[in-house]
Amino acid sequence: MSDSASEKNSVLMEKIVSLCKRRGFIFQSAEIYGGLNGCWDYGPLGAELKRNLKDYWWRKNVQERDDILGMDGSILTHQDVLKASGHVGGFSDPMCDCLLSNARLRADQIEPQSGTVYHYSGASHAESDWSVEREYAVLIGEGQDENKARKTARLFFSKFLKDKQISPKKLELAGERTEAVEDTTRFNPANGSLLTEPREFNLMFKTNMGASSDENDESTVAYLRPETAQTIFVQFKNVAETNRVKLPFGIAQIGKSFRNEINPRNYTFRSREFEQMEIEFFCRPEEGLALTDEWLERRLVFYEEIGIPREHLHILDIPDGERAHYSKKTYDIEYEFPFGIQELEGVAYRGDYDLSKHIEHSGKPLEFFDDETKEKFVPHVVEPSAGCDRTILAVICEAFEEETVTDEKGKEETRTVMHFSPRIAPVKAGIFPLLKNKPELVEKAREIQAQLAPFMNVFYDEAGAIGRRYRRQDEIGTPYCVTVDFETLGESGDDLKDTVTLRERDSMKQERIAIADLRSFLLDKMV
RNA sequence: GCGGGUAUAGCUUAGUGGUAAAGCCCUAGCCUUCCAAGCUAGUUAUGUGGGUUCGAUUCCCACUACCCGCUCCA
Repeated sequence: MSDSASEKNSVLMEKIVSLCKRRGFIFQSAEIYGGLNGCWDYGPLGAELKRNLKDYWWRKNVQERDDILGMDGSILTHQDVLKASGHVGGFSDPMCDCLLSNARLRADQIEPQSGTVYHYSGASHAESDWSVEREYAVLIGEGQDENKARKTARLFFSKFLKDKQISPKKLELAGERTEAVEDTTRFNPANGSLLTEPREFNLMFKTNMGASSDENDESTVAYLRPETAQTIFVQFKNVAETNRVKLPFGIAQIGKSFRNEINPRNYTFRSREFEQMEIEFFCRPEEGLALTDEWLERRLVFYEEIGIPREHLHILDIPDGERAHYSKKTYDIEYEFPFGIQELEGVAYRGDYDLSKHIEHSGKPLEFFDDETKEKFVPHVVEPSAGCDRTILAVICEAFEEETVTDEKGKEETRTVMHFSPRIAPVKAGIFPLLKNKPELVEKAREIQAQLAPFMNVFYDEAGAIGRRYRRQDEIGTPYCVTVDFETLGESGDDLKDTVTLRERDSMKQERIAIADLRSFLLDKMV
């Protein structure tokens, strides 16, 4: 991406963020107290939008299918569940920082090195009467010049100089001693500098349960779930046994998960609290790979249905070696955000890894008995796991447009439009009387509002000129506006009596429609 | 976590070591027969905490948050 394109995209992102705040889609969490890093709140319109997305996903994946069942698991999670899944031991990265360059490295990914370690206890500068005492060390590989160690050490100690004019070369090193080491991972392979002690960053939020809980009592430890998936695996047996299921079948869940991200970024994209929409689709081992491809295709259709065209999505077929060790196939579905191409959803074939782990740790039989073949086995699972908040952000980015329109007088102006699909638009229709000081118009408009309100979210507005009201709805992505005018009242004859102006958002075209047909017309657009 | 930047009203921006300005938005009223019209009135801001100072929104320090680049993303 060129600098100018990158700048343009960050301006675009700022406009989107600003609109989201101005119109009440998304607010910063605890804003009046300075904000909470990596947390966001949905305002009135954002809450509607998100609810519509979740409802549509649930309807398509649970209610319209007879082979997927829903559930809603607890967020607080038994520590043994996450020990079994590997999250307690493995859901953390030991990190260390280079003392010289401040580069951050994964401690477990450093190649072991051998050579001579040059230790130092400090440095001084005689002319300015300056000195520092601090342990430091540099690793010199075999055959390398030992003066490189001194040069690196001077560079390190020079970071503590107040007077930046003093050259590192003028520093006097103290306490040099050497030591031969083998296979150490304590030094930065790039420059030989000593690293900080590895620190664990477990990405899970840990808490203690019970009224008399004691922080140090290991038995009271519980976690906020880092993914919704584990609650599904843990309830696999209960769901399967209470529902007369046949393979393949799925269990779906929408819910909050929590990860203590080191570095939340990009608006709501990487948040510490986020919502997932996940399906664990259980199948016979031989069906797994084909079902993974099927799910990928089905999920792409879903994104198209909520207004994200396929050409703005990227499918990443995660190659061997980069997938989780238990996965035989993983696709990432990515979207072209203004800040870069980023993942919305992963479709992963996880084999029998999760159920097997829970069988092993709980000692409970979670095998599936197939009545037809009389076989007993651990089902394999395909997991389409979508980020709800990420999808909302993608939908918002995709919908946003600043359109240049020319009015009758030839004057150009900017129309801000959110092109939300009617399926997920927060407001389905604006209901307006043409003029607010004509009681007959107001009364009729209120009647229409009352007729539609039980079926969909509509918004009544009588303030300001009609054009302004249309534009206000454009900006929040309302697909249709209904205007009660004098024809509605029968002033232009009986033909137009009880019809209204229906104005479509994207084309700004107007047509007349009978009040009696409004409800079915609008509902049809939302299926 | 590192480096750089930013923080004034709901939004976008002025400005100042001594009463903080404007446009848009919003609210109320008047007016208005289809795409942000007009008139009148009105609400709302210097992120938080310290320091320097008679006095700080302005200068300094710390913190918090956001943005950009690294890093990370099981």
